Amino acid sequence: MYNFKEIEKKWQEYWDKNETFKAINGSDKKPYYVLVEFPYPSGSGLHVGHVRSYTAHDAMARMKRMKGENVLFPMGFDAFGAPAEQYAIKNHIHPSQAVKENIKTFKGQMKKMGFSFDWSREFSTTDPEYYKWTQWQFLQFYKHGMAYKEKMPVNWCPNCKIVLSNEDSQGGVCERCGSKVVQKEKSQWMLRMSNYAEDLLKGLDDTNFADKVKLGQINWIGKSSGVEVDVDIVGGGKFSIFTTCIETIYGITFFVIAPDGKLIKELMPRVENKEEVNAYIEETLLKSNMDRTELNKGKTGVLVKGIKAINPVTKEEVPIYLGDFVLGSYGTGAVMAVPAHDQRDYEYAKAHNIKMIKVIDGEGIDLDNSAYEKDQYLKTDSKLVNSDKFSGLSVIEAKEEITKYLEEKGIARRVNNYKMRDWIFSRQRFWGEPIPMIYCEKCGWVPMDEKDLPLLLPNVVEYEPTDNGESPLAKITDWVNCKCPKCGEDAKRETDTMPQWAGSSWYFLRFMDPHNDHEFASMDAMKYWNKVNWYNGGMEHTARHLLYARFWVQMLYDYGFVPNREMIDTRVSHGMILGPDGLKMSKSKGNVINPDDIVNEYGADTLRVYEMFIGDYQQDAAWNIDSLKGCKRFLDRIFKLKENIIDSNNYTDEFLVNSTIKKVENDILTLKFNTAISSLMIMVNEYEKQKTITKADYSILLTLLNPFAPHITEELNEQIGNDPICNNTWPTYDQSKLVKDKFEMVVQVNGKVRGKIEVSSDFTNEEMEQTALSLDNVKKHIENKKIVKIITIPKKIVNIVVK
RNA sequence: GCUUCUGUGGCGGAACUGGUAGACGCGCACGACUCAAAAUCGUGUGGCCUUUGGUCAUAAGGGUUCGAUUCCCUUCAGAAGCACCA
Repeated sequence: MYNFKEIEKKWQEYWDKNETFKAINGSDKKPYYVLVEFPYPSGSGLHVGHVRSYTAHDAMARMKRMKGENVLFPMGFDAFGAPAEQYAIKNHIHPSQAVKENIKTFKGQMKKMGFSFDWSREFSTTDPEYYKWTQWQFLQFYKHGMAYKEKMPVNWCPNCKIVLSNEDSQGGVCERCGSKVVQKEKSQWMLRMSNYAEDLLKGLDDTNFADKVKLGQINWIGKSSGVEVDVDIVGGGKFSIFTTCIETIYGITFFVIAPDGKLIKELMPRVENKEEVNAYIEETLLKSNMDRTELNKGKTGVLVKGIKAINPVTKEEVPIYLGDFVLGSYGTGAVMAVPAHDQRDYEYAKAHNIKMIKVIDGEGIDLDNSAYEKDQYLKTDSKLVNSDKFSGLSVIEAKEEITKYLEEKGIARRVNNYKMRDWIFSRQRFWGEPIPMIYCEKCGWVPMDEKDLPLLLPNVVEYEPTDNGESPLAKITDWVNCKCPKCGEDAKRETDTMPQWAGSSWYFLRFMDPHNDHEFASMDAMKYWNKVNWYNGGMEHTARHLLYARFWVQMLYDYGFVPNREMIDTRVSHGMILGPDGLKMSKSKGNVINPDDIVNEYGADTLRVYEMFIGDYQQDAAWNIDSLKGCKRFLDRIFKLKENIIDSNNYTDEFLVNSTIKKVENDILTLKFNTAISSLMIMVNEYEKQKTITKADYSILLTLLNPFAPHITEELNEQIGNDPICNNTWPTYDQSKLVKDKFEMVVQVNGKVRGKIEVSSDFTNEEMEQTALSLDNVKKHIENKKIVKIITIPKKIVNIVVK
């Protein structure tokens, strides 16, 4: 119908030439920062899912600009990481080359979509000018004691000889070769994220994240409050356990300690069955996390012979077991086991023939089949039994009294534990930011001098990982060998690189001041933009990326480098675009839709409108080509509507115009793009029915549609002789025009609709009731019945209740 | 197992703080234009019935209410995240 190719190209060039979307630091206009997660520039190009979230926020950015705000809507690329590395290994192309090409493709596709990004701020996390500051920030963290190196069990593929992330070892199988993944100890850089658990929890109050996003973060942090109790070992020594159910302490019949924890190593000299115990430890370490959690829920373990612990309250001697359900990395790595009141302990006790002691009495106890657990006994007013002087107390009272008692004895303290661990910050890969640390035999780990940054990635020729799992960087000796910055002696560089999450943890700050070469972003610039007002990304990133980014910012804040403790205000997430078959798009399923094909055949505006109209933005939606054609038809009809224009500056329908302005504006700000489009369709339907449309009507229609379909609207707007929409202001609606002088009154009898009639908006309740009662069909339904009462909602409804 | 979300015509989805269920779009049917088709335009479109009306319908069942897609309880189904976290 219309030549979208020509029109779209024309306006894209116009915007480029006029720098229409440039955000100005320090402008007097109100700053507004809209951010959509920058993509990983994969070889397969832009995905229709990208188009959805970019269009949505492009619409928001365009409207905000028209409303006179200084909008920062930036775009960049997160290009470090495994896929580029894999690609390099396969094709023997340096990842920097592949990344360069992929970015070019992505950028070209984005431009063809007409997104109003401020391209003058573009960067990639792989740019030395950018990762210089990622490294610099790491050094600040190190200097504040937040980075440390420690031996950690990691996922290890014995075949590929490579360390895998949890994501790459799903199902306990190596993603690359399919071998079974095992646990291996490796020395890793760590960031003390657990120190910030409480701050990250509290900080949520200063944000406007969507509830489900906040919840995701809260769950991930996983705070639990309990008591840490010291336990004496028969014959000397002691260890601690963590519990949230101190009220059951009199019911302890054994302790379980983690096979991968430190405690068993300390106890080892006194263990009588060393062989058996060592064998079990080996076995546990060989199992991947997967085995330990999903496949093997059976309660395996061995008795540690020769060592007994003393129940801190009853002084009874109880056995110690090793069990892999106890994790070395959580709490103290040791638990008290109360089989009568904890299902997991119960199963373990059954499997190993350990006795149980009931210490809480209540209804419906059935210890032959299951434990009487916390969630059951807390609901009822169960009382303690077999608990010495605490017997007879309620569970709530006992919790407090026992804690106090143990505190006074000096053998317990109240503690909070968090599921969230410290962040494993090193990867044995070469396509990442080099960690700017140097190891010197004499001085230990020494940070690089800040003035020597960036530490550039050397030109790697051999991409394959080394046999011992070190990064390929380790093989580049002239890069590895260096002088110790402290003593000047020979030293070696760290060859691990940072994880992919590093660069994305602060990129939103760099967008505020992207070309700064003496700091990562100036305080002035950050104070001007203040916060990211809107941040959009996938739900899959709410736990990790968002938490890492907040942690990173909170550290920077504590060292005085950023103005706010939370730099992201509102976080929203989009639903996925699924394939036409309703399944997640993937090459293997062959259900991938390439946005380029759609743009070529239907134009960018149609694709944009379609993806906004497809359904609730925050919900998943399946691709439907027919529905897309409907959107094309909609744009064609608007194009055709131009033939009906009559030269007038008046609106034919004030109510329609004003209510649509209000609707579109509110809907964009609340992410209800689908209903914004539908209200515009209603408008078009109306004007088509009227056979004529005034120039004023048409101009408003084009302006309101512009955020969604910027090219065709600019073109038509120009053709009718107006100034470009992007230079205009967003229309304001007149509240007084939203009041109608008539409304359709609905009359119900006993809640069922029995009549509708158009009446004046000025009607009083009495007038409404009288009118209602006069309707024939209503009379029929109240005949011979007694009117009990009449409920009248002004300007809406009258409900007559009869008996 | 835990947490969260979702469940509305043939389909995608509307319905503001409880107030006309099915907006808008797709599909379908019929009609116009055409030699014909496509495109376009017009009309209709939840089921059933005795069809200017009635009745049943928002996963199923119950409750609160004059009135429930919306609030509460129970059950079922699907999705996502976490997963032996003491």
